[in-house]
Amino acid sequence: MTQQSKVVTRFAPSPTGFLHIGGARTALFNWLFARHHGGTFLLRIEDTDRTRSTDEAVDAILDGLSWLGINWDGDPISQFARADRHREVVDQLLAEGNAYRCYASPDELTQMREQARANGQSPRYDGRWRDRDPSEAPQGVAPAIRLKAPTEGETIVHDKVQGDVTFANRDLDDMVLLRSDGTPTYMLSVVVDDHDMAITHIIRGDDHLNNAARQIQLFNALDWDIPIMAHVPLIHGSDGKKLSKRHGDLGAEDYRAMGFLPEALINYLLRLGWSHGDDEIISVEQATEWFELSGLNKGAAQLDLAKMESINAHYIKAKDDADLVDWVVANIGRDLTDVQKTRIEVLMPSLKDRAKLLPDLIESIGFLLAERPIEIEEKAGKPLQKDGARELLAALKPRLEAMETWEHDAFDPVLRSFAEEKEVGFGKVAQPLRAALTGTSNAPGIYEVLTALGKDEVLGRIADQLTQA
RNA sequence: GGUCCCUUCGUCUAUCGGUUAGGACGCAAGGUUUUCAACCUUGAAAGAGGGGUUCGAUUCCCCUAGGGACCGCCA
Repeated sequence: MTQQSKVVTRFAPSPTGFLHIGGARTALFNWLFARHHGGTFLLRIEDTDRTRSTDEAVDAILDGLSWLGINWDGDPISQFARADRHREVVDQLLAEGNAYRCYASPDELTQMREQARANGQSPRYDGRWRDRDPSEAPQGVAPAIRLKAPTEGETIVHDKVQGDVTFANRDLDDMVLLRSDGTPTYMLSVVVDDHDMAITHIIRGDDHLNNAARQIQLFNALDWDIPIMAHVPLIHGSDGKKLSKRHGDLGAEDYRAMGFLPEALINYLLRLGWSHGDDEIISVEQATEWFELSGLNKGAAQLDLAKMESINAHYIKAKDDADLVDWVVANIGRDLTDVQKTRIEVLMPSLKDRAKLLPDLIESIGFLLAERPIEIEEKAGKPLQKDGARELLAALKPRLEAMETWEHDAFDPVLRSFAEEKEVGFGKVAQPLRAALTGTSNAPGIYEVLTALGKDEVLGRIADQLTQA
């Protein structure tokens, strides 16, 4: 590539499913790198496998990226739509003698592989049609086109993450460029597209590291500039093994459904395999400013849900109350009255303080929406069973009733003086009150509860407990 | 089987030859407290093993072990 050319990166998923967590991270790195350098981030849908590619998958991937805030430049490019261009390149290769027709049958090929394996060699095509005269071609057999790759010397992948990785050319066989039905293979398409799209930096999973060598051979055969490559280690599951469904290999949509905020997922994914000193909480703005390939790690990283949740908790705390209230209203699964919505708003500052995942928000307002008389959980109701607890509540009720301003800061003096007067600890008053009002052991502070429920509801819930005694 | 890659606390990581090997999550203890949390303090916790190179190795090299990727007319 030219020294001064603008950075162009790409994310190239095959649309056979959702946006995997690993794909999301690859996309993130490409996006961040392009943005950092003021370059362009392109999307290419590798849909050449017609039987496995679906429009639904394309939508799922695009939606996933959008949700994460990873925006691409221009329209996504369909690789399949470029098949003619790919074939054109093969014609050129053929004309220049850098590719040849191979008439080996599938049976022949499998036999060849088995043979090589039995001999303790790498299963590879032996190049039997490489130098044969075209006149020897069997009748009525459509040939595949293979690259006439160098057989001697070595191919070096100058990788920004892995360093220089050397492959002996004799270990690399002549790959198929065009299938016998005339369709281009992935190896061909990637190289042609990356060149045509003027990609300057290829950042992808290191499962492609081996492919990189072959692709470089193709770039060389075409006399094209080789993009700078960075092969990022794959993510491993929480069990240390290859990423699996059971251990975290979910789609962006799944994490969204679990209650993760996109900014939290981005932050987590960024730190998984990349670092900037001791920084843990990193905004997208900072990430864009800081992202360099040199910060990438060489080893594979394991997914850790607990850490992911902890980061999510951080971002929930940082989120606007109004946004969170909107989320609750949209996801609670029932219609809310205006009064209820107001109460949720009042409570939100303390609710978000203790939430790890978005649904925690809903769980912790159960008491708020409960109908009188509310159900008291056994464990949470204990303070009410204690001697004198109900009497205290009964005595407290008129004090609350007499309050003129019903707001957060007004409760403390009332409750404190009441406790002092009765010569009991503050807890003796607050605990049964909490039990009567919430019926659960997982609820915000007592002042928040009082404020959120409102005077009438509070007095009513206290009354319910008194009559039950 | 062949080729290639990787290896610091349980996990994510810092360190770019000289550090009491640091931070974060999680864990434990304590504090705060009206519950659960949150929050604060403290603690336990690591250089896979073996050889070199060097005055000095977590850091550089080699071997071993363990993990992983790829080996299709899939992508």
